[in-house]
Amino acid sequence: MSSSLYQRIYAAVSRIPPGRVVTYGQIASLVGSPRGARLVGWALSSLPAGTTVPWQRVVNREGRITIANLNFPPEAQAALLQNEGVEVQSQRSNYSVNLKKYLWRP
DNA sequence: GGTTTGACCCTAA
DNA sequence: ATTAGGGCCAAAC
Repeated sequence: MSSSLYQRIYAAVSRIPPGRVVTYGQIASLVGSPRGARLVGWALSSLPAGTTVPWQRVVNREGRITIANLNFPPEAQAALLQNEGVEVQSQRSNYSVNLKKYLWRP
């Protein structure tokens, strides 16, 4: 049973239902690394284009979109979420989701 | 191989 | 409320 942490992260993210979001920290806890939130971001950043993993459903603890992929700007992630029925508030170049409403707890 | 760097989070001051 | 620092694991240098 030596699936890498990456694989477990991808599996955990894949479990998020459409129209819901989860924080990086939650994913880290789910895969058994409660303080490894940064690693989750790392794993998602190395996803191939066109992956089936719904990475757009992962936001930070404040519900904010913190993406650092130039090919995929925050507004693109926001659009994906809005497609699933998630309201995304945009104040200036800052996108955020209401966690009280959309946070998914396994 | 050691060091640095992240799509972050927690705790303490 | 805001700031500072440590921690997590893997990749890149």
